[in-house]
Amino acid sequence: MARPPKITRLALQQVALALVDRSGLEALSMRAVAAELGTAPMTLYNYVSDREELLLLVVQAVVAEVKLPTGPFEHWCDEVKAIAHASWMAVRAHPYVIPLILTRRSRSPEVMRQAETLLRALAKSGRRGHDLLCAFRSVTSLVMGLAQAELAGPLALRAQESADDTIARFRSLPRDQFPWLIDIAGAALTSSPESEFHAAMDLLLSGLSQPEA
Amino acid sequence: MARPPKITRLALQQVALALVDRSGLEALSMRAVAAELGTAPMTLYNYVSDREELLLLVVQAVVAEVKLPTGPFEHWCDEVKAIAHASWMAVRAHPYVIPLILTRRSRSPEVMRQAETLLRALAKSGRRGHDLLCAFRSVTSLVMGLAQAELAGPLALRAQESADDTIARFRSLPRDQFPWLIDIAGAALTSSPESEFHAAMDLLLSGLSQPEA
DNA sequence: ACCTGAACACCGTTCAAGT
DNA sequence: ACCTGAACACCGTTCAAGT
Repeated sequence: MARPPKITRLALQQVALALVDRSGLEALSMRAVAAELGTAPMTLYNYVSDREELLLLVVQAVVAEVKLPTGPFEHWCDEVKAIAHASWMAVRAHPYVIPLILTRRSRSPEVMRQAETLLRALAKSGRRGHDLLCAFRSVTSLVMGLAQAELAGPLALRAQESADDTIARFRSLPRDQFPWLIDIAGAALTSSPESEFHAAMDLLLSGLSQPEA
Repeated sequence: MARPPKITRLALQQVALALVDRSGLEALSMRAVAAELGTAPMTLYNYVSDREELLLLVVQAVVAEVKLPTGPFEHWCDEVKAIAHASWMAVRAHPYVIPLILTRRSRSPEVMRQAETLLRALAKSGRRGHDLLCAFRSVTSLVMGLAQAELAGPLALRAQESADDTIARFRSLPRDQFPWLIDIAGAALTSSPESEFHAAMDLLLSGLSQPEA
């Protein structure tokens, strides 16, 4: 007498992601997910061999949310930037998952499709082999670094203080020791992650579109 | 009758870092560190208020290992690159700590000193305010992103396979679907983290030394 | 094929007690 | 001031048993 499965792998994935988004990484336990699904903890092991596999499911859920741009684009630079922006946005939408994404991104088939898309755009610059590899590494590292910096900075993992409080704290540093830190803390008041992403990306793209090293 | 303290905060810090370097992040528990020090678990709470504070100690130990370059430098670009390289090297020397560093770097006084040093070098480009902030974010994000990519890629968190195995797996992908992925996987065979760091950094620095956007 | 409870070996941390 | 053991509320996971 085969019973219909009580849950599905997809439900597992969605519940786990929702749990992390709501309560942070530390809240993501096998037992908590099981409770959320109304089953016994051990039931999950019918769908997932490990806690590690559950984490992978969460990462893949975020990766799947990347909406690759459709184009067409005038210059390959615009395409690279659009792809980078799409990844950045998806990752940023799930700040608590970022540490998981950074360490497990590569073990996902969908991320390989996205990588190939980015590489195709970068290859339009004429790069091949090692140069293409380095261009690829630069773009992906910058995107992930920016996403991470946003999480680690004002937001932090469990900071009590607001972003404005953090900036205020920086600005009240001894002026003779930290003049430039105080300068950018002031600039941060009227800045936004979006504007910083574009500025950083444009700096790199400017280097990428230079003819030679 | 005041007894001499059985351990010190410094010993705690060193033992914790050594433990993570040896056995990974998951092995870093209050109980394991206490055992390593030959004391009861609760003893640690005389030196640290929290597990979180222990993690912070580990991060600060790595941050303290950054050897800022002394100069002098011909161009500010060289100085920026040398500072970035110093951070990258220190972080890379402790791969298991990277997730901790990424999320807790900002809560360390020493890192502010290092940030100010980088900012001073970047300011020699003439940038101020928002432009300086974005230049700073670009460099630090790229450095941390590159360090993370190295950990997450071939090495992975607990990958069974070697870096060469990973590259071999990439190269045996369907050639019609992943031509560029296969191309850079081939290039990765003769590449090194060091050469990729320099190439990526040079791309960004090339953009940073452009006169205008 | 899928679900479950009991049990085991771990956690971080509180508390009350020791010196 | 510093150390400690017992206890509590959690973990992931194995195993044996149920349907």
